[in-house]
Amino acid sequence: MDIPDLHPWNVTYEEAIKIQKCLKDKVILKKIDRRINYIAGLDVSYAKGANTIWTGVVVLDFPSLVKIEERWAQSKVSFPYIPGLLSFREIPALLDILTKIEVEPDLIFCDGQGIAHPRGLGIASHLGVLLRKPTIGCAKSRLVGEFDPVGEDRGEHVYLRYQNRIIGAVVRTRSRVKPVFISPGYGVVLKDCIRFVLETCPTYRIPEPTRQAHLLVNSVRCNGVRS
DNA sequence: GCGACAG
DNA sequence: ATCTTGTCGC
Repeated sequence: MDIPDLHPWNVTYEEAIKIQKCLKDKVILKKIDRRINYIAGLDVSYAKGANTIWTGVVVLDFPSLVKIEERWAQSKVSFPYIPGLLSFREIPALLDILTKIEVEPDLIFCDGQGIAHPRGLGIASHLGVLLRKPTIGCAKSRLVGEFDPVGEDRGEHVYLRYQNRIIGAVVRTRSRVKPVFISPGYGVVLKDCIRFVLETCPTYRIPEPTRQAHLLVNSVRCNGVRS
């Protein structure tokens, strides 16, 4: 994949926030018009106290969800985890493996928020702006926003609201299991985000692209290289 | 000052 | 995110 270098990553927290406020205006959301054949999922895994990070990407065929490619790498991180600045910790390492994939994904699932972020630029939106490619944020918990109780059946969802705006949805991907927090990253409207999440999430709580990436990075971190 | 706070 | 054992429910 072609990855333009839009800004530095070795920045102070204040500079990171400035960058987010600047890039926020570049986030465009639109209805998906062309066919989606390949969906990528990204995830990372850390060693307990060290600054070592394993990153992984899987590419699944859509809608069959058959895995057609996977890549992983090990690298070092310098930026700490700070709520609201996650992308400055994880994106540099993720860009490394994205350059290695051969099958160009039409859509990318990220582990974290899209626009459901204090400054409207969660990790999925940030990555989407950099790549100018459709991304969806699927987080396991809330960063910002308020929401009403969600129905217990799979597929039920409520909107996530923040400062009088709808920024995402709380979606029950599996009956009687804790819902996930979906928000548009880049290039996809919320309605399509919910649809793609449910269509890629037939059995488990986490959508298959992200779940497969999670299994990959945990496998290589704990058991070493797999076949 | 206090509480909240993606991964 | 990671560490960590058994346990409860579908």
